Amino acid sequence: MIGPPVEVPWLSRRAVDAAPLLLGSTLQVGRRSGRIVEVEAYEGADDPASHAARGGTPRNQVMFGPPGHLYVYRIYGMHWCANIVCGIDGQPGAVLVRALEPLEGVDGMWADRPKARSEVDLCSGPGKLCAALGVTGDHDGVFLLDADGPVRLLVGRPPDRVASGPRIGITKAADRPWRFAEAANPHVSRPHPKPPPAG
DNA sequence: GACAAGATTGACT
DNA sequence: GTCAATCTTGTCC
Repeated sequence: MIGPPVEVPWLSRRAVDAAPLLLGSTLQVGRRSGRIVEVEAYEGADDPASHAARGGTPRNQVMFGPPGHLYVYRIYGMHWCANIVCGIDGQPGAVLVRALEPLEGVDGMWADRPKARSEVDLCSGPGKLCAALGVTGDHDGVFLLDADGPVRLLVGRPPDRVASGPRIGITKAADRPWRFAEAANPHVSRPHPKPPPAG
């Protein structure tokens, strides 16, 4: 799917550079929304852990398209994972949204995640937040900056303090510190990565 | 056509 | 902490 000719300069950069800038923005689906507090960067041929490492396939084609689109895939045959496509056009890249701080539509989130133990647990994981917001494969490829779109990204100010650390759940290139989270925010999916140096 | 692996979660010990 | 659930995708023959 090719999106409308809207420029998204803050996403037109390497995934590892765009990822921390997405912290603090809001992901909105219908009446449900959450503030992005944890992300991971996935790049192209130079990132063995990325779906785009071995070139384009029917599944990952959105990663090779223009920035600002949503890449949704199914993991372990059960859960959905949502990514925000970034990178310079032609160079694949995406930022996995790993955790949200619920803002609006919390009742609806509980309806779709009745087994959550607490409000913090509603969106504290990539599969959890997709279930809570209602994101599915039907949303793969949608443009996030379309005011009338089914899934929207509302750009916000990134936090002052961002913690970084290794990505979760991968076996390749597991040493790269490409996971980013808002420091001290309790809505993250796992224990906080290393905070930045004081100062 | 067959097979192994996977950017996870939830239940159980 | 350990482990099963569940099935699509990509690779190889």
